[in-house]
Amino acid sequence: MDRYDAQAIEQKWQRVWEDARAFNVANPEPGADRSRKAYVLAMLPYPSGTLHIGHVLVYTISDVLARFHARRHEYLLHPIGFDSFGLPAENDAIRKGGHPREIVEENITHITGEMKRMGWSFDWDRVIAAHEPEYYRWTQWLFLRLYEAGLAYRKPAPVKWCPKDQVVLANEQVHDGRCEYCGTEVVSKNLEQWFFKQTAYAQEMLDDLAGLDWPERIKTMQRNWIGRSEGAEVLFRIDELELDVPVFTTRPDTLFGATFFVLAPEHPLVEEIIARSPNAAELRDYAGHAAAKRGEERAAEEEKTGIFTGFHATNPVNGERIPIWVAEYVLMDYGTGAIMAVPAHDERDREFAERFDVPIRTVIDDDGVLVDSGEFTGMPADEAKRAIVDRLAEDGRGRHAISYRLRDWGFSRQRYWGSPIPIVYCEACGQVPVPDEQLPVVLPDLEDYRPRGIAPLASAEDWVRTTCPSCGGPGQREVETMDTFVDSSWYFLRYCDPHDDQAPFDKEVVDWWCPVDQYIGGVDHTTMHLIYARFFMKALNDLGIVGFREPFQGFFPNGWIQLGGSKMSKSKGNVIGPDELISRYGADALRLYTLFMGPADGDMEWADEGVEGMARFVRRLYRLVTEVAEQSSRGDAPANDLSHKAHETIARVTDDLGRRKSFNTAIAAVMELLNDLSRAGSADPAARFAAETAVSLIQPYAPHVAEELWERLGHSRLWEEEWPSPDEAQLRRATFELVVQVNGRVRDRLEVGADLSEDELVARAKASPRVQAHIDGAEVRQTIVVPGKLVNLVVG
RNA sequence: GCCGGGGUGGCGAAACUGGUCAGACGCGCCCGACUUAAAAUCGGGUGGCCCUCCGGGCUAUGCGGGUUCGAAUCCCGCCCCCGGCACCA
Repeated sequence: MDRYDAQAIEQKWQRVWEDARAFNVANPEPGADRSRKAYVLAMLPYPSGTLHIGHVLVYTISDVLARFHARRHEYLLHPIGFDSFGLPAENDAIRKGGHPREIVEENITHITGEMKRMGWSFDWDRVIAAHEPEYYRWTQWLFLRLYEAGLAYRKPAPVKWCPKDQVVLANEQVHDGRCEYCGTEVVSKNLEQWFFKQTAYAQEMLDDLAGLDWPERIKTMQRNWIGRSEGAEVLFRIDELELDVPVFTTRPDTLFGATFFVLAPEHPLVEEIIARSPNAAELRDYAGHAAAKRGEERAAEEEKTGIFTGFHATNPVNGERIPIWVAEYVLMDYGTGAIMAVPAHDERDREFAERFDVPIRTVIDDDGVLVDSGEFTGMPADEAKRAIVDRLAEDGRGRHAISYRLRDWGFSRQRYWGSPIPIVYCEACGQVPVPDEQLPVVLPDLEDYRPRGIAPLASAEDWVRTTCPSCGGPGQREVETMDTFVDSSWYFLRYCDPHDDQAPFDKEVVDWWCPVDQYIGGVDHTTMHLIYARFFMKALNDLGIVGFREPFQGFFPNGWIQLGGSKMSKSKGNVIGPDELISRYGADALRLYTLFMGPADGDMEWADEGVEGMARFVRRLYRLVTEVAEQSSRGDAPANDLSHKAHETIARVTDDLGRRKSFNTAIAAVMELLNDLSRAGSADPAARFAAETAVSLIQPYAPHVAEELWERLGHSRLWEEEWPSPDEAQLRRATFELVVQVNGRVRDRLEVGADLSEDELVARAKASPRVQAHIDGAEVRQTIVVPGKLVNLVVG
């Protein structure tokens, strides 16, 4: 018998698949049955550098599911592409020195090779890259549709700025006050920026989570991020300014306890108050300093700070005039930037009131009933919430309101490597969209593209200078570029129709394939990409561009592979790449190991011995199956223990891959079958069937060796072979092991016929000498029978 | 603080709706075979404690209680870990 040679086998089958176009799928004929499609997708990689073991996990998951579905469906879409615009790619280019396009394209070539060596079954005819004009032309086109609909707009706003990357970041790209890409602490800047109006869909994004097959923890993360609070908006009158100022509160039932009023330092009214205030200098000093601080600094303040303005606001429920303060604990970007303060029933207000000696008035007693609250006194708090707002609404002083934590998505970037925003500024016409027929607005080549605080494209004067599409006069192009999350908000649509040069895609084709049935990717994108793409689909659906409102029906978050207890990252230098592992153990063993380590949605610790174990399993499979292929005779397998085991394994693996997405236990099931085959030996009449079953079931994980062994077993093209189904008759056994318990403790196990009645089972149980010893003549008070499993005798 | 997930051998883990002595499968370790030897490979063993040791007993799923004929699984209280949100009004 020959020795297992991973390299030779893997190269051989990769060539066969490519020649046979095994993984290329044509778009369906119009009217094709949608129940026969599966769209399996893993998040596309940033082509910055090479693949690491984390990528191996994600794409192996998607490949196992894709290969499994391919053998159960007529149409399977399993594409791949590159998120080649944006900071990760550009930073890699800066590090290596060279133009981002060259670096990115080198990386793509390299990564493509690695992906093919892993044996992943991508449809390479559909590959896309965000930086190619054929792609970003349509990103720009989609931007224009959103712009026309008022869903993309430009406004001055305080934004998060990363001083190292010299770029604006979306709220979603700031974690713990640090830059998503480089970890530098961000600062706040006031800038004119482009936004997508994703807040318009906040409620719907919340509601539609219910219909998605996503893990609960992912839904929770999105719910937290969207952050809905129910309450009321209440108008407070400021007589000195002749103005009504709205506040948001979740506790309208405590309105009678409001003893002061607070404006955020950035609140626009603060300027007006300063203008009319005798202590203007002091106020300006406080507000200026507070507003300049980062949110985290403000939150970290040991003691509450604030300053009295000298102005007063009138509480609409009782006409009381309460002092207006400016305090940094009130934030401009939540609610209305102004609050009514109820120190008796809010911890923060209480802290402030105690520090500055403001009165504290209790308006709800320990039983949750209103006190000292005018006509509402005696009413339970939850009832009063509604009643007070209803009453205010009658007077036009308030209304029920809902506030969200979600902000609009700031998507313009002061960097070079991204899609230009197709807008021209004209002195006469203002902001003018570039007409569709002039797309794409091509990103010009720049000698020095490095970040410098202002958009590098501003230095491409010839490119910036243009004519206004509206009046033909002189115009200037928008010099900021789009966040690469814009590119990735619709890429899965382009895969459906990747070569269309008339439109971003054919609507009918996209509506046939989409939504993505099974999406796979990192949890870290839960409050970024997964929010953005959902917003995009809802907006595009409202514009009639797509026929559905959710992009990803199923989502499987892959875990992280750690090395030495910490998450792999380039900066820690604990990155393992696939190439070396492939040449040492083979792609099949590597694929098996990444999924066998543990549940694929949890974190895992990498261990070299583990891959060796998998390599051992592959060799064992190869040896045993080859032996069977050479020695055992063909023909129908009889029903015996080994064939039963094979059918059970089919049922288990099918359920593990289909319903449970439990990749590690499916491998364990095949190992068990192989162990049984080894024990039974190749002379067992069911040996050939068991060997074929093992090979067929392991194929999604270890496609190369499976294909090779399938051929040795006298067949061809396992990838086209229909996924096996268990024979129901063989899943039922003639006998089973009856567990006999006395008082819930197992005392004996008996091999009994599966057709015995409950009474007969009890009789058998009682007859057992071991059981008798434990009953010891006592009376059996109760008998519990679980058919097919156990008998429990309760005595004494 | 609020929300979500979790805690099982030396290690990664299994046990899916409460039901076959909990620990499948693998790693590691131990013993044996092959070998001059080692590696590789193959076979066997492997939660803990104990006994009268070809057998058997007790104990064991973070801790304490409860429900049940029966609990890793359900309920109550506590401890710890991970993740999200957080001066969010």
